Parts: sequence; structure tokens; C-alpha cells
Amino acid sequence: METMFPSRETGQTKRRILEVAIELFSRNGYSGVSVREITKHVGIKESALYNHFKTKDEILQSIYQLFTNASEGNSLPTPEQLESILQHMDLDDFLRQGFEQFKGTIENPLLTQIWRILNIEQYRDQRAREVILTYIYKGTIDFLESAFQLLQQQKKIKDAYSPRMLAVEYQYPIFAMMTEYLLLKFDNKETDELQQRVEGHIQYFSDYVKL
Amino acid sequence: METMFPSRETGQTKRRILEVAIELFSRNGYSGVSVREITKHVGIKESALYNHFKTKDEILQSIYQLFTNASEGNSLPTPEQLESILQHMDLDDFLRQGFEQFKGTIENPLLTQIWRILNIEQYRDQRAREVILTYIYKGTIDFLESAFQLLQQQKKIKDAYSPRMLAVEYQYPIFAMMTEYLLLKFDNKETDELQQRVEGHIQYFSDYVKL
DNA sequence: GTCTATATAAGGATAGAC
DNA sequence: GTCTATCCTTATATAGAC
Repeated sequence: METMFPSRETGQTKRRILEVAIELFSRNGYSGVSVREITKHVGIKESALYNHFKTKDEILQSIYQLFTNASEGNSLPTPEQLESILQHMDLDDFLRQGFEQFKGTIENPLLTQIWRILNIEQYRDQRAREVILTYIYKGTIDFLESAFQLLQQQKKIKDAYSPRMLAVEYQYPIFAMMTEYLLLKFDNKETDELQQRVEGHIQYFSDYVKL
Repeated sequence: METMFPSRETGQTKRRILEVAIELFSRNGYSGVSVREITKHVGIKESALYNHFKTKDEILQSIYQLFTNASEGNSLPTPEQLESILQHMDLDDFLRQGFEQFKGTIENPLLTQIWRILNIEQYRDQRAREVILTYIYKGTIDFLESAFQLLQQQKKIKDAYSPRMLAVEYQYPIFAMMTEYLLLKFDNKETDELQQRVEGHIQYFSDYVKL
């Protein structure tokens, strides 16, 4: 995750500002956090911040950028790569691996914080909406659609439903459970039952589409 | 919906303040809206607002209250009522009726605005988290669980999975699609494909659990 | 219950010395 | 690149007249 930030040598302070801003924005939202508050946590004076960012909004923009860069960075496999990967995998392997990767993402504090910021700002800020719809919803569903299509062609799963339909049925509960998970975590509440639901869902889905 | 507010006679201004605050908070969040902005839209001076609410936060609290009152108002049927209702219904009737009611809710602008406010404030404000977890997640899932349990007892659906599991599989995609729907609507984007997804989901689920 | 006027704090941002 | 000092605007909230 270190590489998501400007290098330590040239951008140490800028990096710290971003870290602190992400932490604070993810709790109180953009409007609920002052430049004063950010710089106080970073340990610099307000005026010093403006050597790194022209405006407060530019900080927020950089945060969105971190998210989209990270999304494009650990990019999903190309259609060709996907085809080759799925040659050696059955449905359970595929779902299990996808889920592990997903868990890695939501246990990355930085990405979950930015996810929260996107959530908070989505109604106020068109840019946040774009990121959510493009990178989270559309990106994930499109990818799963291709995967299920290939699995159908390889006769590894039923083809009674369209690949897109399957993608939706598989992924949407995951989205909703992730949202609930983050909310429970926020108050350090019990998440065991939810974990079981996730596993139950994968099992249910797998049972359903297997030949 | 009129009845959600204080009566016109005694609380006309208070009512207007709440309406305007809901509209503005649902776009820009609590911190992103000033008392000045609210009173300007209402057409009174700032000081006049404090005759109706002691603090700005009290406005927000009242908004949460509206939501929980409405939720408890059109309350879900009791177990006995549910049993009697389900006597005369098969699964498709039940799902279809539930969905119509759900559509009524999300087409109520006031409730969707408050839903957005809850979304925005959930990380900053414990009270918002409580409302979401209690009234939205838990309330819905618990209700569906009892319904599916009854339907299983009446041998109208398969009992291969637990009622809770079925509740989750049915409702979570609806949650996620509703979230996406509200986001698309916000930019007046196309929601036809999403509508089809919802109907597809209901069909898929129904096919799966029917005997 | 609304107004004018005001208190007091906090907000984003800039100028200029070092 | 950071500092001190400052500008100007906006914020929440109150006092007291009508």
C-alpha cells in the first residue's frame, strides 16, 4: 500500500496530509473536517498545507485518485488471462479465490476509509458517484459477467440464467453484507453471524449454479 | 405522509424547517448545511429558528425521529396476522406484494431523503448507525425470516435452507439494488436495466425456493 | 413567534519573513 | 517548505425590542 502514496523522500509531508485527511474525512466527512484540524494532526501550520495542495478540495480529489489508481493497479485479469485462469479452476475455486481477494481489500484500512468517504460524499459530489458506479458497481459486475459466461461455455455451471443475472445474484448480497460489516466494525460489534452469512451465501450460490 | 409532521395549525413553521432541512441535509450532509441556509429557504431569520429547535443538532434528531416513527407506523404485521395473511398467499403473491410496498417506500421522496441522510451521517453519528442497523437491516431480515419459516411450515417452499438464509438471499440484493437505484436517480440516469435486474432477482429467487 | 443586533468562535485562504 | 500574522467570511447561538 506504501506505493499508493508519493515517495517518502519527495513527498513525506504531502503523504502525511493525505493519511490524516483520509482518517478524518472517513469519520466526519469533507465538510465536517477543517484544514485547521488536518494540519494540527499532521503537526504543521495551516499555511504550510497550501504548499502541497492549492485548496481543501484538491485534497479530496487526490483521495479519489488514490482509490481509482489502486483499483486500476490491482487490475482485473484481461479476457485472455481470465480464460486461461478458469481452465484450471472450477466454480468453487473461483468463488473462494475471489472472496479471499475481496477480504484482503476490505481489511485494508486505507481502502475501507476511502470507501466510507465515497459513501459520505456521494450525494454532494458527482465525482464520488462516478467512482462508485464505475469502479465498484459496474467494474465488479462486468468482470463477474465475463467469468460466468466463460464458466458456462466450459460447461462448468448451468446456463439456465444469463451470466449477468448470475453476476448480480452473486455479487449484490456481497455488497450489502460488506456495507453492514463496515458498519458493525465501526462500533466494534459482533461480526461472526455476518461472516457466516457470507459463507452461507457462497455455498447457496454454488449449490444453485453447479451442474 | 402529512401526518408525519406536526399539525399545520400549531407547527407550520417547525414543519417547514424540517422539510427544508431534510432536503438540504440529504444533499450536503449535516455539516455541509448551515442554519443560515435553512432559514433563508424557509423565509425566516436565523434567530427565529431557535424558537422551534434549541440547537441545530435537535433538527437532525427530529429527522431521525420522523424516520423511526414512520417505520413503526406502517408496522410490519404481527406473527398472528402474518400467519393469517400467508394462508391465502403463495410465494409469488407474497414477494410481489412485498415488492410493491417496497416500491411505495422508495418512491416516497421524504423517506428516501432521510435514508440518504442516514447514509451520510452513519460514520459520524452513532444514532444514525442505530437506526440503520435496527430499522433497516435487522427489522427487514427478521420479518422475512418469520415469513419464510411460515411458508416452509405450510409446505409452500423448500426447506433445504434455513429461513434466515433465505431472508438474506432474498433481501440483500434488494438492498444493494436500492442503493444503486437511488444513486442513478440522483443524476437522472437510466434505471430501466436496474428495474429488470430487480424483477429478474425475484424470478430467480422464486424459481429456486418453490417446491 | 419574529425581528435587529451582536457575541464569539471557527472556517478557508494569503502575505511575507526565514 | 515552514513559520507568524492576518484577512475576510461564515458558523452557531443569544439578547432584547416588538
